[in-house]
Amino acid sequence: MAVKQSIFEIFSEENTSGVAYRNKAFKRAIINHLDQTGNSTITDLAQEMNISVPKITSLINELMTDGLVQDYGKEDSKGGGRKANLYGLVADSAFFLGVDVKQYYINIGLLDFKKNLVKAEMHVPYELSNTREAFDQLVKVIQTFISQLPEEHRNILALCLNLSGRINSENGYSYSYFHFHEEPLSTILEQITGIRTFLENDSRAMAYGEFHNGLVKEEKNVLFVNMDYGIGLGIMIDGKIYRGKSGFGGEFGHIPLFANEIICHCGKKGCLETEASGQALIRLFKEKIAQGSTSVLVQQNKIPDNLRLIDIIQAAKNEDVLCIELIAELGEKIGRGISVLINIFNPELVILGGILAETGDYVRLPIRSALNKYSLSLVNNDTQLHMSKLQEKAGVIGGCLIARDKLLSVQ
Amino acid sequence: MAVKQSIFEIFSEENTSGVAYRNKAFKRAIINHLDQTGNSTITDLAQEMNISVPKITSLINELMTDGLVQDYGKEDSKGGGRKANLYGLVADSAFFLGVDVKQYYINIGLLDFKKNLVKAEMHVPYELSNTREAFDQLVKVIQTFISQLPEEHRNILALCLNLSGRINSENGYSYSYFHFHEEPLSTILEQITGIRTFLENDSRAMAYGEFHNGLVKEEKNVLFVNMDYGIGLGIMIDGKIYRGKSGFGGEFGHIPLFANEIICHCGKKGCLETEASGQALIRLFKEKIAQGSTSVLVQQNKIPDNLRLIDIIQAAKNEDVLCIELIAELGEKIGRGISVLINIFNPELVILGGILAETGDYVRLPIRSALNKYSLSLVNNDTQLHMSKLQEKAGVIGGCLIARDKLLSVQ
DNA sequence: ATTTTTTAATAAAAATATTTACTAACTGTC
DNA sequence: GACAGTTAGTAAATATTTTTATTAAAAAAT
Repeated sequence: MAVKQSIFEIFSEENTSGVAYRNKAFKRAIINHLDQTGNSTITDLAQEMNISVPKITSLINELMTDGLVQDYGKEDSKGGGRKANLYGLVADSAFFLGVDVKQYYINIGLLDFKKNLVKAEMHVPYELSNTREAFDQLVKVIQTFISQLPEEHRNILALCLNLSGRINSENGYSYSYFHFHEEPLSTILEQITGIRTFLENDSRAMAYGEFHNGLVKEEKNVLFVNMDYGIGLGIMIDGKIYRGKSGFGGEFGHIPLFANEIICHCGKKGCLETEASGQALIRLFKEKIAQGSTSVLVQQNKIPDNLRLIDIIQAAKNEDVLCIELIAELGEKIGRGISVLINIFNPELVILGGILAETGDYVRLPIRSALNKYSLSLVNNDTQLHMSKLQEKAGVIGGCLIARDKLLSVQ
Repeated sequence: MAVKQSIFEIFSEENTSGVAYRNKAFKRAIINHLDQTGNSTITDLAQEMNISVPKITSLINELMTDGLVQDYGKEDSKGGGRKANLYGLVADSAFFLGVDVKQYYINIGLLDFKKNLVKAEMHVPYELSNTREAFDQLVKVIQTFISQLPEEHRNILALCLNLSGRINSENGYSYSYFHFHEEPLSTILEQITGIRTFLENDSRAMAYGEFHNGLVKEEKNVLFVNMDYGIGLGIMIDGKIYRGKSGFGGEFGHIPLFANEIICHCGKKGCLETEASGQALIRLFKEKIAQGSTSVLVQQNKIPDNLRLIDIIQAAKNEDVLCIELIAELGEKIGRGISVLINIFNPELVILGGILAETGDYVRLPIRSALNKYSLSLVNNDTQLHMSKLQEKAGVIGGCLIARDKLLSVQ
């Protein structure tokens, strides 16, 4: 595969200095520019990048022989003058894989070089646990997905695995899951799949997906709240993922916001997660039922020990009063947590995502009113609050984009 | 002044393109490099910057005729071979002014091009209020300071004014103080003083000072907690000041952490500042006295209506038990607030600064123990907690550095 | 003390990039 | 429909930058 070779040559920083080095940097910058502003003319590129037209021309020509860039024909008329050729990325020249592992299923998808989601398989059944069997099962899911791809979609340059918990995406170690080897998990997966592998925390990957392919337009400072069994936070600062010193940043679920006596699974008391997470929701629901409250779920005999979050969400969507009430309470509490974030970050946009976001206004309105109540109105007025646009696909797309952008050294 | 002319030419981005533009960028990069890693040889610069030796040579020569760079003689021996010349910045080639406005005094100082604090006047008496008189008074303080400088220190390229409250340092507007004109405050000051002027929030300026001239070595993600009458927060992310969308980021004092009924001056209830600020300290002290507690301050008849924070701090330093106790309680509460920050940011370093930091261990130890109690131990263990090294000079130095770095387009 | 090794600085040659000038291609107006 | 006005693309000339080779200077080894 000549194309694949060339691409790696461009994106590796080894064995080059001087002119060759600079040309590679220029090519990456061109790819980036085409990526972000769409197809461009040579004149545009020259102006934007402060390089002369002939130089850009020769770089573009090289990128075309590499198969990464393509001539998309003449520009639309925009006043007088000769029409310029538009150059843009070639969608099919490279692909990236995103693997989003949830508690009870996996979402997996493929992105092309132009950030189109080529294929996605959602809710592949899977049970996440920290065992070798679960890891083998995960590998099998990935391999099956790849094997079912048509030949022309198999030029996969990189993949990203999203896991919850402690992830150090710089060195590729996962501490909460699958930490069986000396080597980083990313290396292990790389050896098995033969594909360059990156790791990322699930909430951060979702934030990245929403940031680059969702509803974010101009904003640079964005918070993504992942409302699932736990409460995750993805922080985008200046257009980049914020990870903190060791990748533990965004432990929003464990800020001490309540004066309760519930021991969180992290060992502390008063964590946000003890009152305002999917887990807490299930606990509170069971408590209410025990106290004699009624719900559709009781009537349907759907309250076994392993009652799932999705059941409560479904019930709420079917107008079950108890579930709706509990979700509103949850929203109020999460809202108080988000107020803290808004005061500290003064973000342009807060995105509500995760499976609980599928309850729509049931959770959004209580959050909104809590924000008014608890955060500085000045700062609050500055901040937009939106529901995730990509919804359950955010993780997959985010993973693909992280794989892509890490390879292109954008991230 | 030939020097001044040249410097501005380098730092303005106007009227240039192509080669000239790139050379300016190169020169700035060289200045930056010399600034951060100290005096360097031409070979070093060439390698670091991926430019050829002759090119660096000619750029350095130009910078020397500009008066910004100087030949510092031969390098120390480091193995065999010919000794290389060391080139470095010229300290006296340019100066920057930092004006740090506090509630009851102003700190003002001058930094040279090599970041040495040439002169500083601390605690110039002043009463901050949002009036034209107070602004005129401020201008007078600045002008007096400048007029007392020796001739060779008057090449001031820029100044930065630190104010508390809402500051948009991008457009130079101050909303909390001196918002009398249509034009941004920075423009007004620029017209009066004839010096390029920048504005910054006081806590952010202190954070910047500590970051670049204090105890920060390698860390890139650092939080600075400014404990004064209010509680401020300076956030350094990836080595840069984080300001948020409109410059309101870091409103740490107003996160809703308490379930009390005290109305904060921001209008909300339960703000951190209502329980854990200098203001709160004074309130609590007066309450205790009213309840019959005793203190050195009472005996000394020092409790008028305008009891100041500095009195309580002094009393604590003189072993006044009540003041020490109250400061410990304050520390515990601030610690709970900082726990939130640590969980969210996973910072490498948290610096305690502001006037209350002068109480040393009296405030540090309760904070430390609160961190252990309230933040995830995993994340907490990752974080160093230190007292400010620059102490009361942090604001002045930070202001000077901001002026310098904004002008050099580093910030 | 002389030679060898190592590194810096400089000069000249080669490679590379930018300007400038020119031609091509298009729009709109008289 | 010719012509003026614009903008794109290309070729040649000019300018700049990098390479390579050479010389200079210092430390280590003989």
